[in-house]
Amino acid sequence: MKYYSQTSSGFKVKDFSIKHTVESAQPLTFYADYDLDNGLIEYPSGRNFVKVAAKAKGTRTSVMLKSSNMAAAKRDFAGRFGLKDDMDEIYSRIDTDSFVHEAIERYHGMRVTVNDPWETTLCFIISQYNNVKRIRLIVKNFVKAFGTDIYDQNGKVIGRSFPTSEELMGFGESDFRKQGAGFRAKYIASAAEYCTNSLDLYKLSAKNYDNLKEELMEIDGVGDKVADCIALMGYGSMDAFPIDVWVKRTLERMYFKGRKRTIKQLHRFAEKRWDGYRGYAQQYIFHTGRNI
DNA sequence: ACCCAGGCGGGCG
DNA sequence: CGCCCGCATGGG
Repeated sequence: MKYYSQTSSGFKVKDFSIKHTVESAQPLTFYADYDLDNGLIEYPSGRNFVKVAAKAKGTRTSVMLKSSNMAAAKRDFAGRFGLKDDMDEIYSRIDTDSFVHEAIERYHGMRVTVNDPWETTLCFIISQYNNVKRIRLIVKNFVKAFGTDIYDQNGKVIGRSFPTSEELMGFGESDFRKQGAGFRAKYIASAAEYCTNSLDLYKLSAKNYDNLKEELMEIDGVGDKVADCIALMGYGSMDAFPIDVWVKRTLERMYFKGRKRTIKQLHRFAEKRWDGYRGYAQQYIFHTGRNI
């Protein structure tokens, strides 16, 4: 085992709020082991572990990273938190009405995160018919039970990896139930096998949204909504517009006078209205809807 | 106690 | 295609 010493590196980002981003419940991987009030977050990235200390100053955030592999940590952080996204452009494109406008002001700097595809798949299989608090708890349990330790240069444990699909194949449905997965345990067992032996998630691309979604829906436990979540938060496909109970309710309330609409009708509505950056629109709607 | 949560698969008409 | 059901579990 080769150990690397941890180094630190700092930088500033415009129009970036790590607080809104993490609180918006999209990187479910931040399994509650963070201290957001003090801007402290830490998470595994493969076999690397990234510690983040962030300070907000107006619409700017200064970020300090600490990791054993700084190059990988910077790459991962920038990728995960959508730091390349042109927020001026995005805001101007999704700012179609007063509701979205206020959401943008309220959660200024919230990014759409792009996480590891398998990690996203597992998190959102767990998310179905569940609430955010419990999802994070179950994900945390999975990391603790099925992940592996990550060490610093002195052999001291600094964190734990997110379990790969292959690693999960060493366990079964009953093990997943013990970690709180409930009826989703059978989906997880099936998905772990499928994503290890039949579908290489790392060869899929966000370029063709329809094809990506079709492939993802072949996974047991992944339907229309979860596939959209994976497409958006695992691949960064801005064509995806996941409609969960919150988004559905909020759209009906804000755009249809509270009248019920089908998921299909809402998809059609969003497709035209926020074409190009649907994923971003969805995240602002979701986060606002949960906090009205 | 009752209701709900970032839904899905399966069965039915 | 649409509709309806069961599903595990913990928190409000």
